[in-house]
Amino acid sequence: MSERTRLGELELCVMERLWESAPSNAKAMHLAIGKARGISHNTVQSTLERLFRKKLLDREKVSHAYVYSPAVSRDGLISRMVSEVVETLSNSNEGLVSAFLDVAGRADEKTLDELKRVIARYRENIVDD
Amino acid sequence: MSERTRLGELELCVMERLWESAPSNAKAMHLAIGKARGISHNTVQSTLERLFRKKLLDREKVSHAYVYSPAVSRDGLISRMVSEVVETLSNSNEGLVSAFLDVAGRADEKTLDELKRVIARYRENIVDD
DNA sequence: ACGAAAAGCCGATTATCAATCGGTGTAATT
DNA sequence: AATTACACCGATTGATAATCGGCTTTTCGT
Repeated sequence: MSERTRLGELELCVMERLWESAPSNAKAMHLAIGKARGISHNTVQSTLERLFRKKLLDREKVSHAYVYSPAVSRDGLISRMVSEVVETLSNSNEGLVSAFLDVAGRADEKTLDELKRVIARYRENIVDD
Repeated sequence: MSERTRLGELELCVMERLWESAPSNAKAMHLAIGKARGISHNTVQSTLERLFRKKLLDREKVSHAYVYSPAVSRDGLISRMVSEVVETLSNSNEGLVSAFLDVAGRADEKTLDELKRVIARYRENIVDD
């Protein structure tokens, strides 16, 4: 428990790319994001490896090359990391509510619209006023 | 922008203590949490210093000793860190809503109760169904 | 089947940051 | 003035991300 999910800048970039277009392999990832950064194939490779060890990526051997796919969705990762923050800093989940309001309070119109829908749906289940 | 707020284990412990009983100084903090850990006064001192540089603590010189107080509330810090996660992983704030639901879905009764209240309050402002 | 190319794997290096503490200088207290 | 209590500087250790070279292994074209 309480394993902190920490992501570096390149790791995050790799995840982003794979959420957009998975599956992919080291070569393609290097072409897509490594070339522009001037980093080697190997760097991309070991980043994929690290993400796999962290269980954020799945992989499958095709011929002798690994093909990677996200093991968690973007929203899943956000949820996980938000949970970790809340659980680390708050004994109960009290803090979540205030955090939510705070963040939501600065949200844009689009988010507020989405929020309305979510709250409406939520009401049907747990709010019985 | 995008300054990641990262807290180590001892740093978090110090924050917790100060949220419970502020203000305090290095000596008292060492007594309260350092002695039990077998760490030196200096270690506590530099942790306070680091937290001050991160603007998570305020301090004031009383005689020649600093007296520290939280510069952010617990909920404020949670909000900040949740925001950072969401902003880092999500272009818009879409992810927040799903993260919220996900975490809330695993919340205990007490949190759900609080949630009902919050949502009810929120509805008055932005939900117009 | 053989050699080149492609890819994984191992290890080394650098950078950042938290944790840790010693030593030194300065300021307060008696 | 001597003692004590700090703060401040710098050094070390440990963890983790980023980086890459080089060796090994697998595949594939001819």
